[in-house]
Amino acid sequence: MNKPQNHSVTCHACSLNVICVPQSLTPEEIDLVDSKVQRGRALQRNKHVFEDGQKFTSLYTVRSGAIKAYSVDQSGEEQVIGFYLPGELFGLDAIHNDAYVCSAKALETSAVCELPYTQVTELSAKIHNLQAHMYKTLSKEINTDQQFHRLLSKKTAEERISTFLQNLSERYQRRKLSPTSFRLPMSRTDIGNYLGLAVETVSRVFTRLQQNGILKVDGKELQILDLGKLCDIAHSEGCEFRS
Amino acid sequence: MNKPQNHSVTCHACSLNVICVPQSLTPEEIDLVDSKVQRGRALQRNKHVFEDGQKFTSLYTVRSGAIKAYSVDQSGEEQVIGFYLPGELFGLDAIHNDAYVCSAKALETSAVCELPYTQVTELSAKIHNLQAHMYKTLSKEINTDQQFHRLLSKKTAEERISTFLQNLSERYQRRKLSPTSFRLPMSRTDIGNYLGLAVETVSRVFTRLQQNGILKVDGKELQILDLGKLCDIAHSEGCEFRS
DNA sequence: ATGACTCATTGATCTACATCAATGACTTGG
DNA sequence: CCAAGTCATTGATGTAGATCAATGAGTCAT
Repeated sequence: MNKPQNHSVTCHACSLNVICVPQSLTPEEIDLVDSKVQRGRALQRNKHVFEDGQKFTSLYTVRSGAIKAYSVDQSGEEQVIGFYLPGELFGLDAIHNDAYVCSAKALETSAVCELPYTQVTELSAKIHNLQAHMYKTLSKEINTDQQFHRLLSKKTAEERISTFLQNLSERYQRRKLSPTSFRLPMSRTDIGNYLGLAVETVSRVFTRLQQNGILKVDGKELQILDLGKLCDIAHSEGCEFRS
Repeated sequence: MNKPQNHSVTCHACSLNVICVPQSLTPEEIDLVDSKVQRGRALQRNKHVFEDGQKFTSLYTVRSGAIKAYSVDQSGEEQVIGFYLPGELFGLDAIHNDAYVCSAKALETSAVCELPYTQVTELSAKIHNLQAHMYKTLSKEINTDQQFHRLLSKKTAEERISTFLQNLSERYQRRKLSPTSFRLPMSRTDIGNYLGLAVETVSRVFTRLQQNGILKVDGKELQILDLGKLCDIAHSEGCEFRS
């Protein structure tokens, strides 16, 4: 639908290569993968990378911006499945199927790299490092989902939101961005939906964390003033607020 | 620790081969895999297949019985991650790590087959069907976890338990066992923990579903009297109880 | 068999968060 | 640049399910 635009940035030159797929590969292996990547598909806000039910063809990595994955059940209720930031791979949940099992849309102007899945399987049979990377990435995703299971089944609203923010902070840090000052690409509604909370609860927890001097929130602009405390709450270690 | 006991049942002869790993392989490919499988490690109730933190070496499939995966956080709180029945593969969440990230114990007398992970990677580079099977299995697990995300974040106690029982029913059916009459291998506490509910709630929902003529419960022995209604509740389609 | 478990059930009460409602701020497209 | 959205915040009220408590049933080692 969009023809691939060549921004003439190879994986070699890409600033994300230390956290994206190439992290596990040798320079020669990167060349092989590189030649199969459809690069730089640009997306306006709210445009879809793929939609639920569409034929599964490719995995994607985020080049810039932010992507939201979600699905809609029979009663029309949306469930936010996850958020993807630059360097992160998504579409993995569709591999077992002929069609995508969720939709992925841009939360802001974004660009994604497309990896045709047939190329992934062919290359990964040849390139041991790529197969190992794929297995690890898939496994890591399972592990993350399982930790999320605990979050949803045991944690309070305050703990969930703290965990969420701590996680975002870590992901920004991996990209050499400030871990304590960033812009939330998603709405409060999306956050609430993702964390199994009502929007109002998200709002209230934000103001409470602000009152306690842990955050500074201005719309989508966020500053973490006390990351230590935030982590304390996130892990719900007795939660005694000892500084 | 346990020396592999040869029950002289190869994958070829195993009654589970239609739902286990071999389902995707040709007879010759099965031979290759078969030669690497440590078979028939037997386990008493409450014995561990592996424990959290132990060095990761192998994936496992259930041969007989039932396995519970769980982890324990710093505060000692247990989180049940999943239940595995004969033919199902587990340990996948540890692939990305050097050590297992959760513990797996037998809920009743069980036996498991062990697949050393180095063999899995080596063979799957050679056997295209095996690689495809692994990718699909990992992807399917991610997808299942995401559906679970919706269960925990949106569904009521009644919906959660109905979904859980419907899912068990399907898994028994795949093994050619009765989908409407089976024994629950896990305790009410485990069910509650897994579904993010208190034990008492599980108990109450069971009796309510029984009063509505949907279930017949006698301890761990379960009969589903009205699978249609159970599925209706599980999917929470307006929940109008139209028969 | 018998005491000491753990497990399941049922009832009474409490609470964290949802829901309902209203308002102001921000965004956007015509 | 203005009208019509959407989004965020705050307050008031309601409720599903947690927690507390008590009892009986099943299991097991001796």
